Amino acid sequence: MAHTTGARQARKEQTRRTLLDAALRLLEWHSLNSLGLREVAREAGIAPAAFYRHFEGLDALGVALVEESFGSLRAMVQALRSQGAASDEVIRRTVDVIAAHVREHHAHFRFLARERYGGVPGVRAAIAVELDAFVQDLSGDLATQPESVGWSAEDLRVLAELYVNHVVLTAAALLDADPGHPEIEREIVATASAQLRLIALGRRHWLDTDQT
Amino acid sequence: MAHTTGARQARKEQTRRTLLDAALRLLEWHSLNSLGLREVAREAGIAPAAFYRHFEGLDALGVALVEESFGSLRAMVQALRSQGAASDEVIRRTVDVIAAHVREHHAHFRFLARERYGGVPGVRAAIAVELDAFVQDLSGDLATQPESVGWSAEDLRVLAELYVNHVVLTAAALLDADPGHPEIEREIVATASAQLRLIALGRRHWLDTDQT
DNA sequence: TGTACATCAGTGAACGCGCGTTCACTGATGTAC
DNA sequence: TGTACATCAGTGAACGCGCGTTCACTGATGTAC
Repeated sequence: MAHTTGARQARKEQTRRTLLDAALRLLEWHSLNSLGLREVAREAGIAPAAFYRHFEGLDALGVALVEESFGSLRAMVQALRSQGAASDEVIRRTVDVIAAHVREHHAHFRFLARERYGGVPGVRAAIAVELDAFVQDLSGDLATQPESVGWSAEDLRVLAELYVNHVVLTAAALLDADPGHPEIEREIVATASAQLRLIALGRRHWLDTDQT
Repeated sequence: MAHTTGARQARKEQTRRTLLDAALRLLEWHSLNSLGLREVAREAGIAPAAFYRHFEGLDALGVALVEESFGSLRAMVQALRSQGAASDEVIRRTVDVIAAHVREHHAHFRFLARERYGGVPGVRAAIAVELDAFVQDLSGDLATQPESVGWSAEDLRVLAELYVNHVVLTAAALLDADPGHPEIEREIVATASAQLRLIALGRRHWLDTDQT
Protein backbone atom coordinates (compact mmCIF):
# COMPACT_ATOMS: atom_id res chain seq x y z
CA MET A 1 0.00 0.00 0.00
CA ALA A 2 2.91 2.32 -0.61
CA HIS A 3 3.14 4.22 -3.89
CA THR A 4 -0.45 4.20 -5.07
CA THR A 5 -0.03 7.81 -6.05
CA GLY A 6 -3.12 9.95 -5.52
CA ALA A 7 -3.86 8.40 -2.15
CA ARG A 8 -3.70 11.82 -0.54
CA GLN A 9 -6.14 13.28 -3.03
CA ALA A 10 -8.47 10.33 -2.63
CA ARG A 11 -8.52 10.76 1.14
CA LYS A 12 -9.23 14.45 0.70
CA GLU A 13 -12.18 13.75 -1.54
CA GLN A 14 -13.43 11.21 0.95
CA THR A 15 -13.36 13.80 3.74
CA ARG A 16 -15.18 16.25 1.49
CA ARG A 17 -17.92 13.66 0.96
CA THR A 18 -18.07 13.08 4.69
CA LEU A 19 -18.70 16.80 5.17
CA LEU A 20 -21.38 16.92 2.48
CA ASP A 21 -23.12 13.86 3.91
CA ALA A 22 -22.95 15.23 7.43
CA ALA A 23 -24.49 18.49 6.20
CA LEU A 24 -27.26 16.66 4.33
CA ARG A 25 -28.03 14.68 7.46
CA LEU A 26 -28.33 17.84 9.53
CA LEU A 27 -30.35 19.60 6.83
CA GLU A 28 -33.10 17.06 7.38
CA TRP A 29 -34.04 19.16 10.42
CA HIS A 30 -32.41 22.55 9.96
CA SER A 31 -32.24 24.87 7.03
CA LEU A 32 -28.88 25.90 5.66
CA ASN A 33 -28.49 29.22 7.38
CA SER A 34 -29.30 27.89 10.80
CA LEU A 35 -26.55 25.33 10.36
CA GLY A 36 -23.24 25.93 12.12
CA LEU A 37 -19.81 25.23 10.68
CA ARG A 38 -18.77 23.62 13.95
CA GLU A 39 -21.99 21.62 13.96
CA VAL A 40 -21.24 20.15 10.53
CA ALA A 41 -17.63 19.44 11.45
CA ARG A 42 -18.73 17.73 14.64
CA GLU A 43 -21.25 15.59 12.76
CA ALA A 44 -18.55 14.70 10.23
CA GLY A 45 -16.07 13.88 12.99
CA ILE A 46 -13.34 16.31 11.98
CA ALA A 47 -11.84 19.41 13.57
CA PRO A 48 -13.63 22.69 12.73
CA ALA A 49 -10.49 24.15 11.18
CA ALA A 50 -10.24 21.27 8.70
CA PHE A 51 -13.52 22.43 7.15
CA TYR A 52 -11.63 25.27 5.47
CA ARG A 53 -9.44 22.80 3.55
CA HIS A 54 -12.58 21.88 1.57
CA PHE A 55 -14.92 24.86 1.46
CA GLU A 56 -14.56 28.57 1.92
CA GLY A 57 -17.53 28.52 4.28
CA LEU A 58 -20.99 27.04 4.69
CA ASP A 59 -22.40 28.97 1.72
CA ALA A 60 -19.89 27.32 -0.61
CA LEU A 61 -20.85 23.94 0.76
CA GLY A 62 -24.48 24.87 0.05
CA VAL A 63 -23.70 25.65 -3.58
CA ALA A 64 -21.94 22.28 -3.89
CA LEU A 65 -25.07 20.61 -2.56
CA VAL A 66 -27.19 22.42 -5.16
CA GLU A 67 -25.12 20.87 -7.92
CA GLU A 68 -25.40 17.43 -6.36
CA SER A 69 -29.13 17.76 -5.86
CA PHE A 70 -29.72 18.67 -9.48
CA GLY A 71 -27.91 15.49 -10.36
CA SER A 72 -30.71 13.65 -8.58
CA LEU A 73 -33.36 15.71 -10.37
CA ARG A 74 -31.81 15.05 -13.78
CA ALA A 75 -31.55 11.35 -13.04
CA MET A 76 -35.24 11.34 -12.23
CA VAL A 77 -36.21 13.02 -15.47
CA GLN A 78 -33.96 10.59 -17.34
CA ALA A 79 -36.09 7.83 -15.85
CA LEU A 80 -39.27 9.64 -16.89
CA ARG A 81 -37.96 10.20 -20.40
CA SER A 82 -38.17 6.47 -21.17
CA GLN A 83 -41.92 6.83 -20.65
CA GLY A 84 -44.19 8.04 -23.45
CA ALA A 85 -46.55 11.01 -23.33
CA ALA A 86 -49.76 11.87 -21.59
CA SER A 87 -52.17 8.95 -21.34
CA ASP A 88 -53.74 8.47 -17.90
CA GLU A 89 -51.83 5.26 -17.35
CA VAL A 90 -48.55 6.96 -18.19
CA ILE A 91 -49.30 9.84 -15.84
CA ARG A 92 -49.89 7.44 -12.99
CA ARG A 93 -46.57 5.76 -13.68
CA THR A 94 -44.83 9.14 -13.97
CA VAL A 95 -45.95 10.20 -10.54
CA ASP A 96 -44.91 6.83 -9.14
CA VAL A 97 -41.42 7.33 -10.53
CA ILE A 98 -41.30 10.76 -8.90
CA ALA A 99 -42.41 9.34 -5.58
CA ALA A 100 -39.80 6.58 -5.77
CA HIS A 101 -36.98 9.02 -6.57
CA VAL A 102 -38.04 11.40 -3.83
CA ARG A 103 -38.01 8.53 -1.35
CA GLU A 104 -34.55 7.48 -2.48
CA HIS A 105 -32.93 10.92 -2.64
CA HIS A 106 -35.06 12.60 -0.01
CA ALA A 107 -32.18 14.61 1.42
CA HIS A 108 -31.46 16.23 -1.94
CA PHE A 109 -35.07 17.06 -2.72
CA ARG A 110 -35.69 18.37 0.78
CA PHE A 111 -32.66 20.60 0.44
CA LEU A 112 -33.89 22.03 -2.88
CA ALA A 113 -37.43 22.62 -1.63
CA ARG A 114 -36.15 24.37 1.51
CA GLU A 115 -33.49 26.52 -0.03
CA ARG A 116 -35.26 27.47 -3.25
CA TYR A 117 -36.75 30.44 -1.43
CA GLY A 118 -34.53 30.15 1.64
CA GLY A 119 -32.35 32.70 3.29
CA VAL A 120 -28.95 32.21 1.64
CA PRO A 121 -28.79 34.42 -1.47
CA GLY A 122 -25.89 32.59 -3.13
CA VAL A 123 -27.61 29.23 -2.81
CA ARG A 124 -30.95 30.63 -3.93
CA ALA A 125 -29.30 32.12 -7.02
CA ALA A 126 -27.53 28.82 -7.81
CA ILE A 127 -30.84 26.97 -7.61
CA ALA A 128 -32.56 29.54 -9.83
CA VAL A 129 -29.86 29.18 -12.49
CA GLU A 130 -29.96 25.37 -12.44
CA LEU A 131 -33.75 25.31 -12.45
CA ASP A 132 -33.81 27.62 -15.43
CA ALA A 133 -31.35 25.47 -17.38
CA PHE A 134 -33.43 22.50 -16.38
CA VAL A 135 -36.63 24.03 -17.75
CA GLN A 136 -34.82 24.83 -21.02
CA ASP A 137 -33.70 21.21 -21.26
CA LEU A 138 -37.17 19.91 -20.63
CA SER A 139 -38.81 22.19 -23.15
CA GLY A 140 -36.29 21.04 -25.77
CA ASP A 141 -37.36 17.54 -24.88
CA LEU A 142 -41.05 18.35 -25.11
CA ALA A 143 -40.47 19.87 -28.55
CA THR A 144 -39.61 16.44 -29.97
CA GLN A 145 -42.95 14.96 -28.91
CA PRO A 146 -45.73 14.65 -31.51
CA GLU A 147 -48.14 16.54 -29.20
CA SER A 148 -46.00 19.63 -29.58
CA VAL A 149 -46.50 20.23 -33.29
CA GLY A 150 -47.50 23.84 -33.80
CA TRP A 151 -46.26 24.99 -30.38
CA SER A 152 -44.00 28.01 -30.12
CA ALA A 153 -40.77 27.75 -28.12
CA GLU A 154 -42.25 30.16 -25.59
CA ASP A 155 -45.38 28.04 -25.15
CA LEU A 156 -43.22 24.99 -24.57
CA ARG A 157 -41.15 26.84 -21.98
CA VAL A 158 -44.32 27.85 -20.14
CA LEU A 159 -45.49 24.26 -20.15
CA ALA A 160 -42.12 22.93 -19.03
CA GLU A 161 -42.03 25.42 -16.17
CA LEU A 162 -45.49 24.33 -15.06
CA TYR A 163 -44.37 20.71 -15.05
CA VAL A 164 -41.18 21.43 -13.15
CA ASN A 165 -42.94 23.52 -10.52
CA HIS A 166 -45.52 20.81 -10.14
CA VAL A 167 -42.89 18.12 -9.66
CA VAL A 168 -40.95 20.17 -7.12
CA LEU A 169 -44.10 20.90 -5.11
CA THR A 170 -45.16 17.27 -5.25
CA ALA A 171 -41.72 16.25 -4.02
CA ALA A 172 -41.97 18.75 -1.17
CA ALA A 173 -45.41 17.47 -0.21
CA LEU A 174 -44.15 13.90 -0.20
CA LEU A 175 -41.25 14.89 2.02
CA ASP A 176 -43.57 16.48 4.55
CA ALA A 177 -45.69 13.33 4.64
CA ASP A 178 -45.08 11.18 7.68
CA PRO A 179 -43.35 8.05 6.33
CA GLY A 180 -45.28 6.05 8.93
CA HIS A 181 -48.57 6.74 7.14
CA PRO A 182 -48.45 5.36 3.60
CA GLU A 183 -52.07 6.34 2.94
CA ILE A 184 -51.08 10.02 3.10
CA GLU A 185 -48.43 9.38 0.48
CA ARG A 186 -50.99 7.61 -1.70
CA GLU A 187 -53.29 10.62 -1.34
CA ILE A 188 -50.55 13.00 -2.44
CA VAL A 189 -49.76 10.80 -5.41
CA ALA A 190 -53.44 10.69 -6.37
CA THR A 191 -53.75 14.48 -6.16
CA ALA A 192 -50.55 15.02 -8.13
CA SER A 193 -51.76 12.61 -10.81
CA ALA A 194 -55.10 14.37 -11.15
CA GLN A 195 -53.33 17.71 -11.45
CA LEU A 196 -50.99 16.37 -14.11
CA ARG A 197 -54.02 15.01 -15.96
CA LEU A 198 -55.59 18.46 -15.81
CA ILE A 199 -52.47 20.03 -17.27
CA ALA A 200 -52.26 17.33 -19.93
CA LEU A 201 -55.86 18.10 -20.93
CA GLY A 202 -55.03 21.78 -21.19
CA ARG A 203 -52.05 20.88 -23.33
CA ARG A 204 -54.19 18.78 -25.66
CA HIS A 205 -56.60 21.67 -26.28
CA TRP A 206 -54.05 24.48 -26.29
CA LEU A 207 -54.22 24.95 -30.07
CA ASP A 208 -58.00 24.50 -30.39
CA THR A 209 -58.52 28.25 -30.30
CA ASP A 210 -56.26 31.09 -31.36
CA GLN A 211 -53.56 31.77 -28.79
CA THR A 212 -50.74 34.30 -28.61
CA MET B 1 -54.89 62.64 28.84
CA ALA B 2 -55.48 61.12 32.25
CA HIS B 3 -58.12 58.47 32.65
CA THR B 4 -58.43 57.13 29.12
CA THR B 5 -58.48 53.64 30.55
CA GLY B 6 -56.82 51.02 28.36
CA ALA B 7 -53.91 53.30 27.53
CA ARG B 8 -51.52 50.75 28.96
CA GLN B 9 -52.99 47.96 26.83
CA ALA B 10 -52.92 50.18 23.75
CA ARG B 11 -49.24 50.96 24.26
CA LYS B 12 -48.51 47.26 24.71
CA GLU B 13 -50.22 46.41 21.44
CA GLN B 14 -48.29 49.19 19.76
CA THR B 15 -45.00 47.72 20.95
CA ARG B 16 -46.11 44.30 19.76
CA ARG B 17 -46.74 45.77 16.31
CA THR B 18 -43.34 47.44 16.40
CA LEU B 19 -41.78 44.05 17.04
CA LEU B 20 -43.74 42.37 14.23
CA ASP B 21 -42.85 45.14 11.79
CA ALA B 22 -39.19 45.06 12.79
CA ALA B 23 -39.18 41.28 12.21
CA LEU B 24 -40.87 41.64 8.81
CA ARG B 25 -38.29 44.22 7.82
CA LEU B 26 -35.43 41.91 8.77
CA LEU B 27 -37.09 38.92 7.10
CA GLU B 28 -36.70 40.69 3.78
CA TRP B 29 -33.09 39.49 3.92
CA HIS B 30 -32.93 36.68 6.45
CA SER B 31 -35.12 33.69 7.00
CA LEU B 32 -36.82 33.20 10.34
CA ASN B 33 -34.40 30.81 11.94
CA SER B 34 -31.37 32.89 11.16
CA LEU B 35 -33.01 35.82 12.90
CA GLY B 36 -31.89 36.71 16.40
CA LEU B 37 -34.12 37.79 19.24
CA ARG B 38 -31.67 40.56 20.10
CA GLU B 39 -31.55 41.54 16.43
CA VAL B 40 -35.32 41.99 16.29
CA ALA B 41 -35.38 43.89 19.60
CA ARG B 42 -32.58 46.15 18.37
CA GLU B 43 -34.43 46.85 15.11
CA ALA B 44 -37.59 47.57 17.09
CA GLY B 45 -35.71 49.86 19.49
CA ILE B 46 -36.58 48.04 22.70
CA ALA B 47 -34.57 46.11 25.28
CA PRO B 48 -34.11 42.40 24.51
CA ALA B 49 -35.81 41.43 27.76
CA ALA B 50 -38.98 43.31 26.79
CA PHE B 51 -39.46 40.90 23.90
CA TYR B 52 -40.66 38.29 26.37
CA ARG B 53 -43.57 40.49 27.45
CA HIS B 54 -45.06 39.89 23.99
CA PHE B 55 -43.90 36.53 22.68
CA GLU B 56 -42.54 33.37 24.24
CA GLY B 57 -39.75 33.40 21.68
CA LEU B 58 -39.05 33.94 18.00
CA ASP B 59 -41.02 30.89 16.97
CA ALA B 60 -44.16 32.31 18.53
CA LEU B 61 -43.60 35.58 16.71
CA GLY B 62 -43.28 33.54 13.52
CA VAL B 63 -46.65 31.89 14.09
CA ALA B 64 -48.20 35.32 14.65
CA LEU B 65 -46.74 36.43 11.31
CA VAL B 66 -48.28 33.42 9.59
CA GLU B 67 -51.71 34.51 10.73
CA GLU B 68 -51.10 38.06 9.57
CA SER B 69 -49.79 36.92 6.22
CA PHE B 70 -52.83 34.81 5.52
CA GLY B 71 -54.88 37.90 6.14
CA SER B 72 -53.13 39.40 3.12
CA LEU B 73 -53.73 36.27 1.08
CA ARG B 74 -57.42 36.20 1.91
CA ALA B 75 -57.77 39.86 1.08
CA MET B 76 -56.26 39.16 -2.30
CA VAL B 77 -58.66 36.35 -3.05
CA GLN B 78 -61.52 38.56 -1.92
CA ALA B 79 -60.44 40.97 -4.61
CA LEU B 80 -60.28 38.16 -7.15
CA ARG B 81 -63.73 36.91 -6.15
CA SER B 82 -65.36 40.00 -7.59
CA GLN B 83 -64.04 38.86 -10.94
CA GLY B 84 -65.88 36.26 -13.04
CA ALA B 85 -64.52 32.96 -14.29
CA ALA B 86 -61.99 31.88 -16.83
CA SER B 87 -62.01 33.93 -20.00
CA ASP B 88 -58.60 35.04 -21.23
CA GLU B 89 -59.30 38.65 -20.38
CA VAL B 90 -60.32 37.71 -16.85
CA ILE B 91 -57.18 35.62 -16.40
CA ARG B 92 -55.01 38.54 -17.39
CA ARG B 93 -56.78 40.75 -14.88
CA THR B 94 -56.51 38.04 -12.22
CA VAL B 95 -52.76 37.86 -12.55
CA ASP B 96 -52.55 41.63 -12.47
CA VAL B 97 -54.45 41.68 -9.19
CA ILE B 98 -52.04 39.10 -7.80
CA ALA B 99 -49.05 41.15 -8.92
CA ALA B 100 -50.49 44.29 -7.34
CA HIS B 101 -51.17 42.57 -4.01
CA VAL B 102 -47.74 40.98 -3.96
CA ARG B 103 -46.18 44.37 -4.55
CA GLU B 104 -48.23 45.91 -1.75
CA HIS B 105 -47.79 43.16 0.85
CA HIS B 106 -44.43 41.89 -0.32
CA ALA B 107 -43.14 41.27 3.20
CA HIS B 108 -46.03 38.93 4.00
CA PHE B 109 -45.81 36.99 0.76
CA ARG B 110 -42.04 36.70 0.99
CA PHE B 111 -42.39 35.38 4.50
CA LEU B 112 -44.88 32.71 3.42
CA ALA B 113 -42.82 31.63 0.41
CA ARG B 114 -39.66 31.36 2.52
CA GLU B 115 -41.08 29.62 5.52
CA ARG B 116 -43.50 27.26 3.79
CA TYR B 117 -40.69 24.73 3.52
CA GLY B 118 -38.33 26.55 5.86
CA GLY B 119 -36.55 25.33 8.92
CA VAL B 120 -38.94 26.17 11.78
CA PRO B 121 -41.29 23.21 12.27
CA GLY B 122 -43.95 25.13 14.23
CA VAL B 123 -44.18 27.83 11.59
CA ARG B 124 -44.18 25.32 8.75
CA ALA B 125 -47.03 23.44 10.41
CA ALA B 126 -49.01 26.64 10.96
CA ILE B 127 -48.64 27.52 7.28
CA ALA B 128 -49.69 24.02 6.22
CA VAL B 129 -52.84 24.23 8.34
CA GLU B 130 -53.79 27.68 7.05
CA LEU B 131 -53.05 26.75 3.47
CA ASP B 132 -55.22 23.67 3.80
CA ALA B 133 -58.12 25.66 5.19
CA PHE B 134 -57.59 28.14 2.41
CA VAL B 135 -57.79 25.46 -0.27
CA GLN B 136 -61.01 24.17 1.30
CA ASP B 137 -62.45 27.70 1.20
CA LEU B 138 -61.51 28.17 -2.40
CA SER B 139 -62.94 24.85 -3.52
CA GLY B 140 -66.21 25.76 -1.81
CA ASP B 141 -66.09 28.93 -3.82
CA LEU B 142 -65.35 27.15 -7.07
CA ALA B 143 -68.29 24.85 -6.43
CA THR B 144 -70.71 27.74 -6.88
CA GLN B 145 -69.43 28.55 -10.36
CA PRO B 146 -71.39 27.28 -13.39
CA GLU B 147 -68.24 25.64 -14.80
CA SER B 148 -68.18 23.28 -11.85
CA VAL B 149 -71.42 21.42 -12.57
CA GLY B 150 -70.74 17.70 -12.44
CA TRP B 151 -67.47 18.05 -10.50
CA SER B 152 -66.88 15.98 -7.39
CA ALA B 153 -65.72 17.69 -4.20
CA GLU B 154 -62.40 15.90 -4.55
CA ASP B 155 -61.92 17.16 -8.11
CA LEU B 156 -62.61 20.69 -6.95
CA ARG B 157 -60.09 20.36 -4.13
CA VAL B 158 -57.48 19.18 -6.60
CA LEU B 159 -58.18 22.15 -8.83
CA ALA B 160 -58.17 24.61 -5.94
CA GLU B 161 -54.83 23.26 -4.74
CA LEU B 162 -53.37 23.68 -8.20
CA TYR B 163 -54.55 27.29 -8.30
CA VAL B 164 -53.21 28.09 -4.84
CA ASN B 165 -49.83 26.54 -5.54
CA HIS B 166 -49.67 28.44 -8.78
CA VAL B 167 -50.46 31.74 -7.08
CA VAL B 168 -47.92 31.17 -4.32
CA LEU B 169 -45.21 30.30 -6.83
CA THR B 170 -46.07 33.31 -8.98
CA ALA B 171 -45.87 35.52 -5.92
CA ALA B 172 -42.47 34.08 -5.04
CA ALA B 173 -41.22 34.62 -8.58
CA LEU B 174 -42.42 38.23 -8.51
CA LEU B 175 -40.64 38.78 -5.21
CA ASP B 176 -37.37 37.51 -6.60
CA ALA B 177 -37.68 39.86 -9.57
CA ASP B 178 -35.52 42.94 -9.30
CA PRO B 179 -37.97 45.83 -8.84
CA GLY B 180 -35.67 47.97 -10.97
CA HIS B 181 -36.50 45.90 -14.07
CA PRO B 182 -40.23 46.05 -14.80
CA GLU B 183 -39.84 44.00 -17.97
CA ILE B 184 -38.91 40.96 -15.87
CA GLU B 185 -42.09 41.42 -13.89
CA ARG B 186 -44.08 41.65 -17.11
CA GLU B 187 -42.48 38.43 -18.28
CA ILE B 188 -43.45 36.63 -15.08
CA VAL B 189 -47.00 37.93 -15.37
CA ALA B 190 -47.19 36.74 -18.98
CA THR B 191 -45.92 33.27 -18.05
CA ALA B 192 -48.28 33.01 -15.10
CA SER B 193 -51.20 34.05 -17.31
CA ALA B 194 -50.37 31.45 -19.93
CA GLN B 195 -50.13 28.79 -17.27
CA LEU B 196 -53.48 29.79 -15.78
CA ARG B 197 -54.96 29.64 -19.27
CA LEU B 198 -53.58 26.14 -19.66
CA ILE B 199 -55.17 25.07 -16.40
CA ALA B 200 -58.44 26.74 -17.35
CA LEU B 201 -58.44 24.78 -20.63
CA GLY B 202 -57.88 21.57 -18.71
CA ARG B 203 -60.75 22.50 -16.43
CA ARG B 204 -63.06 23.10 -19.38
CA HIS B 205 -62.39 19.64 -20.82
CA TRP B 206 -62.17 17.73 -17.54
CA LEU B 207 -65.57 16.11 -17.99
CA ASP B 208 -65.21 15.41 -21.73
CA THR B 209 -64.08 11.86 -21.06
CA ASP B 210 -64.78 9.55 -18.17
CA GLN B 211 -62.78 10.48 -15.07
CA THR B 212 -62.54 9.04 -11.59
C1' DT C 1 15.70 0.69 -3.86
C1' DG C 2 16.98 4.25 -0.24
C1' DT C 3 17.44 8.79 1.49
C1' DA C 4 16.46 13.65 2.25
C1' DC C 5 13.33 17.22 1.65
C1' DA C 6 8.60 19.29 0.36
C1' DT C 7 3.75 19.25 0.57
C1' DC C 8 -0.44 19.66 2.79
C1' DA C 9 -4.88 17.45 5.16
C1' DG C 10 -6.06 17.46 9.57
C1' DT C 11 -5.17 19.01 14.76
C1' DG C 12 -6.07 21.42 19.00
C1' DA C 13 -5.67 25.54 21.54
C1' DA C 14 -6.82 30.21 21.65
C1' DC C 15 -9.27 34.66 20.60
C1' DG C 16 -12.98 37.91 20.85
C1' DC C 17 -17.92 38.26 20.14
C1' DG C 18 -22.89 38.28 20.18
C1' DC C 19 -26.23 35.27 21.59
C1' DG C 20 -30.66 33.88 24.69
C1' DT C 21 -32.23 34.19 29.13
C1' DT C 22 -32.62 35.78 34.22
C1' DC C 23 -33.20 39.21 37.46
C1' DA C 24 -34.20 42.98 40.51
C1' DC C 25 -35.49 47.49 39.24
C1' DT C 26 -38.37 51.75 37.73
C1' DG C 27 -42.01 54.55 36.89
C1' DA C 28 -46.21 55.32 34.41
C1' DT C 29 -50.93 53.52 34.37
C1' DG C 30 -54.85 51.50 36.75
C1' DT C 31 -57.87 50.71 40.88
C1' DA C 32 -60.12 51.05 45.49
C1' DC C 33 -61.79 53.92 48.76
C1' DT D 1 -61.55 64.89 43.39
C1' DG D 2 -57.47 63.09 46.15
C1' DT D 3 -54.72 59.62 48.15
C1' DA D 4 -52.51 55.16 48.85
C1' DC D 5 -51.49 50.87 46.92
C1' DA D 6 -51.19 47.38 42.95
C1' DT D 7 -50.02 46.23 38.40
C1' DC D 8 -46.97 45.46 34.85
C1' DA D 9 -44.42 47.09 30.25
C1' DG D 10 -40.00 48.16 29.65
C1' DT D 11 -34.87 48.61 31.56
C1' DG D 12 -30.07 47.51 31.95
C1' DA D 13 -26.66 44.66 33.91
C1' DA D 14 -25.07 40.14 34.30
C1' DC D 15 -24.37 35.11 33.24
C1' DG D 16 -22.53 31.24 30.80
C1' DC D 17 -22.10 29.39 26.17
C1' DG D 18 -21.06 28.08 21.50
C1' DC D 19 -19.86 30.35 17.56
C1' DG D 20 -16.40 31.42 13.32
C1' DT D 21 -11.82 32.13 12.44
C1' DT D 22 -6.53 32.17 13.16
C1' DC D 23 -2.46 29.90 14.06
C1' DA D 24 1.64 27.15 14.66
C1' DC D 25 1.91 22.30 14.72
C1' DT D 26 2.21 17.15 13.19
C1' DG D 27 2.87 13.34 10.54
C1' DA D 28 1.59 10.73 6.56
C1' DT D 29 2.06 11.10 1.56
C1' DG D 30 4.57 12.64 -2.50
C1' DT D 31 8.85 13.83 -5.10
C1' DA D 32 13.76 14.36 -6.56
C1' DC D 33 17.96 12.34 -6.85
